[in-house]
Amino acid sequence: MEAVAARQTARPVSVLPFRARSVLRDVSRSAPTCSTCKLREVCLSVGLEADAMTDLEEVVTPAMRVAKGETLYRSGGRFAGLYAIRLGSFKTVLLADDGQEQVAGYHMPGEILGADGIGAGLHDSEAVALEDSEVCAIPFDSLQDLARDQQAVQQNLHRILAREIVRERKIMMMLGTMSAEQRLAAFLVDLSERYRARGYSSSEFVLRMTREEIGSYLGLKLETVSRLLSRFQREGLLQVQGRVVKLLDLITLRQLVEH
Amino acid sequence: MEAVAARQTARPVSVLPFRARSVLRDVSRSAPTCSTCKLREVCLSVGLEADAMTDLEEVVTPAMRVAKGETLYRSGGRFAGLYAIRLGSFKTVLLADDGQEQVAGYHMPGEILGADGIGAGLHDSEAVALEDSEVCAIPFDSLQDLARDQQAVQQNLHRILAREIVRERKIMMMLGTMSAEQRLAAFLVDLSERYRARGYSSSEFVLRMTREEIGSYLGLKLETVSRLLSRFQREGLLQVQGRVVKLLDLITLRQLVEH
DNA sequence: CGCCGTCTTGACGAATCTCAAATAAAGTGG
DNA sequence: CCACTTTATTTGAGATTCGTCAAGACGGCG
Repeated sequence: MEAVAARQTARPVSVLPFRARSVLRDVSRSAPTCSTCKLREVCLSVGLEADAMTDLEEVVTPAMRVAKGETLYRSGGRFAGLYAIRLGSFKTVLLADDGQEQVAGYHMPGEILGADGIGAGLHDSEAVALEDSEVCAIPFDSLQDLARDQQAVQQNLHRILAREIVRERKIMMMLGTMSAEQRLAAFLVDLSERYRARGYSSSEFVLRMTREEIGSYLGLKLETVSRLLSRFQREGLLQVQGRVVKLLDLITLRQLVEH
Repeated sequence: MEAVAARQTARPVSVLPFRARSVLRDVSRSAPTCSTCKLREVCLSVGLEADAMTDLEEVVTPAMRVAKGETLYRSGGRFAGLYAIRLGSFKTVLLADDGQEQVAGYHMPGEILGADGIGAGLHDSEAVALEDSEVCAIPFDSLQDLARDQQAVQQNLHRILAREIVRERKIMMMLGTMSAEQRLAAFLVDLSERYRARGYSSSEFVLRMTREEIGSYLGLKLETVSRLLSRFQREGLLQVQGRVVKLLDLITLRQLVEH
């Protein structure tokens, strides 16, 4: 529901950043480029020498704002390039022919979106901002050129694509083998670790998505998600207050995931 | 069960093809190289100019046999390169920490295996031959070098990685949103289309895997798979005789998948 | 303050799993 | 090639998990 509503009201941003950047507010003054970006240890720019970094900066557009609910690209839309999240968070959503939707992932700063379009030249998912966010856009043609010049860029690109493959496999495993309880625990532990890796609290954070969206990602109904959160709370594993969660017993949560 | 047994008895081939090829029988005499390979329209070599093709041939090892039940690489094993399937079929299997297994895919001639290792330098899945098969091995370092020289190779490599991402998303969608009936129908339709794309019958083929393996791939128990096959047969959608299936009503099967 | 989207909780039902047993098929050693 | 063993498949009955439907509470926003 929420997703559908967002899609209808959101102004389509789509591939525009590459051609008509004015649609998005350019915040380059307040947005340093790759070499000074706080995320350079996570992003496409990991481990680049100074010269490669300079080349990369010429290719990457400055940071652009994406308002909550806006889409970065749509399913079926032309693929132009990748997006690096600088700030905020996104969900990626798969759309089946019959209109069925499924959340394919939740994405945080430093992560790269849009790789699904490389194969066919069209995106097969859409990316929607879950809060006001900022991204850098990376035209893929230029990136490929750069990857041929700079081995380090090539490696980073390959790593990013391969990591996405591995990430999705973990989800497949979750959907294919885990109970509802395990899936929710895995989801919370995963968020916790990703927040920690970014220097945020690993035990207390805000869920940027609805129960329905969590359910969509986990292959569950929103009522099931809600019931499980209540139960985890009753069992002392966590505290929930709307979208604010406080993980009280990460050890047990982790054990739940194991078997 | 079956998978476990196979893993215990199979001779580990692992990354050996790159260093000690003698472990696998070299069948290069009977195995032509890329330019004359029947699969050059599907494989890494699509659309290459003559010179790029020659370069690629120098990098790719000649075809090697993999006996039924043998593994091409293991979870946690060192990543050395990609494998192109020339003949036969493979399953890829994910292994969780607690020993849980899940089949991540079934693979046919022309498909490329092993990309999951690029990110971490270690494979996160294993590939097992479902019948006597033949693969070409492609050392990844050389491939990366070649991709920097030859834009067409670079594009093919990116396409392969991106296609794997899209393939896995389809599976996520299947596991997350479909009923058991729909999953099995989707599985059969998918096999059918892939056989057709390779010039084989799209309506009659042999399942190379057990019911349990099918169930593992679909997130179902083997009994459920068996029951559904029986039901589809009762309803006239197909005929099953052990592992031989004959699809009688692809139209209805496709409709089942839709909703 | 009141509305609308979101969340919680309960009761019930359906889909799928579990356990069990019988049958069929495949592999093995003589 | 046969007899024997093992593995794979089918089918049934009952249990369990999760989904469905429904009602009410909560909470943010105009």
